[in-house]
Amino acid sequence: MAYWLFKTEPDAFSIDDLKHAPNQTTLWEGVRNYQARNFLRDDVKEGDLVMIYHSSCKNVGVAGIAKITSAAYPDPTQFDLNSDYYDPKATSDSPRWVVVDVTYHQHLNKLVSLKSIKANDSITELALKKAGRLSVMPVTEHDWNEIIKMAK
DNA sequence: GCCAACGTTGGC
DNA sequence: GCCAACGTTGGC
Repeated sequence: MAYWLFKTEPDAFSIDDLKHAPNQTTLWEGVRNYQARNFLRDDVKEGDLVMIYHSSCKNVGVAGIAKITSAAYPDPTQFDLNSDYYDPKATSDSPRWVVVDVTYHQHLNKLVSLKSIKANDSITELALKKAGRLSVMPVTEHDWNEIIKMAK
């Protein structure tokens, strides 16, 4: 089982929205970055755990945990003319973008802020620390456990 | 709202 | 394939 971190803007979709979604599950749609897409397509597997990270908001940081409940399949929004995520270059024969299903697991007791993650010298691998705009990134077991510890 | 970092596009 | 211009992300 692997660990991941997914970014989301809570004004658009938050950990609370996930908790209250039908079956507490959603398609993680709208990833339009190739590096992030490749992780989703090739490496994210059913049963993996995901930290839900809130970006571009008042309290930036890791807010909760979710579980992957399906491996990648084509993102339906790439074919939807009415969607912001519509991609004219994507066809059903050769879809470009994928989604995975994500199911709510739990909120952290408290939000682990980006600031505190940056200040924690034992977290060394996390891509978040090196300023990336990556919206899907792997988390090592060590860094995962460290962030869980910080939420206590 | 600003702006730095970085990804994408397109001309050559 | 290079690289300048441009667009987007995301912290502050």
